[in-house]
Amino acid sequence: MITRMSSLFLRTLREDPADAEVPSHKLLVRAGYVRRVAPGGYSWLPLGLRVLRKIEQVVREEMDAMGAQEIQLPALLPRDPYEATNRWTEYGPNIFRLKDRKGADYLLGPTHEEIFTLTVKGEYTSYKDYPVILYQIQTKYRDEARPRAGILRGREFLMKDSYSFDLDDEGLSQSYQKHRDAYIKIFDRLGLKYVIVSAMSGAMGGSASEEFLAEAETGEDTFVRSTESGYAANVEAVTTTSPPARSVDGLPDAQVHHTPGTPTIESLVDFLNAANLGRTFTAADTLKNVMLKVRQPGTQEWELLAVGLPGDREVDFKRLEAALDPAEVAILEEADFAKHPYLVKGYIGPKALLDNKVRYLVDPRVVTGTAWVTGADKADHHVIDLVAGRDFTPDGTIEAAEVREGDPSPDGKGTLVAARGIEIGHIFQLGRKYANAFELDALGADGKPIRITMGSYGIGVSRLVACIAEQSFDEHGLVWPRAVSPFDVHLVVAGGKNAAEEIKAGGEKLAEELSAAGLDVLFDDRAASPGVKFADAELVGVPTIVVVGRGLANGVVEVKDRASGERVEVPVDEAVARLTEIVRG
RNA sequence: CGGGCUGUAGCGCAGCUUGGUAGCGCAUCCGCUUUGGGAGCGGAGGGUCGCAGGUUCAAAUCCUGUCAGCCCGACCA
Repeated sequence: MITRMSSLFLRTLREDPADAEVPSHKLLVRAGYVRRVAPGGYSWLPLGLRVLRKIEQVVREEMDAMGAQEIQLPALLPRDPYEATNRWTEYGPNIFRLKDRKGADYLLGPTHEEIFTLTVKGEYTSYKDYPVILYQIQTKYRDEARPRAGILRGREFLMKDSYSFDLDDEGLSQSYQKHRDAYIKIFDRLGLKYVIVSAMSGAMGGSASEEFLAEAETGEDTFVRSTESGYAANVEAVTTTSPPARSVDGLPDAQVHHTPGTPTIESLVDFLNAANLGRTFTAADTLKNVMLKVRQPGTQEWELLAVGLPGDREVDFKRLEAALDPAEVAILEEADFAKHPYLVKGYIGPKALLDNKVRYLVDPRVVTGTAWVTGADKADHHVIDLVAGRDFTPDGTIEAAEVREGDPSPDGKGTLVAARGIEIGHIFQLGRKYANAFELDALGADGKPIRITMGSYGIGVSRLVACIAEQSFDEHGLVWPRAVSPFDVHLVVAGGKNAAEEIKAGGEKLAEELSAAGLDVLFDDRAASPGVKFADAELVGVPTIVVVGRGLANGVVEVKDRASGERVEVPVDEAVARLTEIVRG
């Protein structure tokens, strides 16, 4: 097929759009792939739509290959099913809601667990029907508080969502594994650099959940990976390695010291090191106790919680929240301190906490036999050599401390480094939440109903366009992997003045031949100057650029690899064979 | 929701302090020249200056209000 640039609906821009920050956004707009219509809403122009469709097709092929069946649900949905699962309320302002002429409530689907569940319930009744996996590739709507970065986070986006329905947990984990394998094939085919990280299972508890993150500096998600093993995890899901517990025998006794004016870790360490105690202290030798309050969902009561962690670590609020999920957490306010006089701000120690039955959780590094400098529950006093397991016994451990580069990897191999990523896929064992809500049962062989268990699995199809761009560009423009490029070759006619007609004719002929050989050709037959055409070709990012120009007089055309910049001259009569070989790999 | 910034031609911007005929670059159109790295010269079209109200003889410019957008954060996946 030949697409002529002289008539292609395309206008490239020489300058970056003012509202774009990230490379993919700038380039997709500049190269004429997408245009903004509303915040978080983009039109796909011919080039962009071709890339989107290619990605969609890769996803579809792998989903079909694993035995999933494609269906299509409406994006416009009635309120009732979402009321049944309480998500009409739980989703809050993130859902687009609207009313029909009769005043009935509707929503634009942000995800479709409810309707898929009802769809299966409507058709299947016997255990013989299961298992089944259904999917759709469909536009989703979420009223994001802040859409950003072009199509990376929009309010309307294309998503592949699939749902598995199984009779038992064993089946569910097989369906989950099938998806995991299919996702790996999909993202590999798309040429993405990505990691699979374990994600927090959240309120559902215990269910397996993993995220696929495309590596990108501009990503919104922070994850860590090991320098030596394949370990990778969301920061929220990283577990801290505990040192081995030690014997408390022979450790020096705890001693209370007068430490005036030392309410912060820094001032405390400075004071101790100036006090000639015969050793030096660092912030890591101190145990700081952060006061929080926790509220269980559905209750009004706040419960006190103290978290003890090494003084050189800050609390990572996201990790803290994830660790306490689904409970709500807040920092203790002045008024709360006032209510509990035994809490001496700046000098809180384990003793007062435990004596007053305050729940006390510590960082996993605080193991039996470790000695700490910590508050003595009296203004201007600290205790030195307070030994865990001897002088105090916490109620448990908690993952609340920040994760830092250089921390040991939880699998014991290597250390952790931080990286940024963009979520491109999420696989999740839902369990029976939705099946329970809609009473989705299969009639078993014994005549008794079997409650179905489900999984849900998403891929951000439109987001992938931006992710791939984000991983593959240079100073001149986009550089598409072959699997998603809008065209196989970009054929540029760069005529010299004396041979214009001959070169034009040569270009036309080559375009026809390439097309006849089954390649998709983007043919730059415009009257523009060569510089403009070369610059546009590089901006557009088709992986192979063919130039028909002055070399034609000697019977050669130039074939340029967009990614490496390498150019080779190829005899015209071998061009079709060579290019077919390059494109087909 | 909090903080910062911005609304002037299709795109990118100047003009606003100090009120007086709406500007520049890119893009577009016409002509001539040019033709392997975003060409040159000459000409042309295109703007309710976000919106509303106010001050003034006169408002893109000053005042009040309002709407919208972008970035950072919070939130979400």
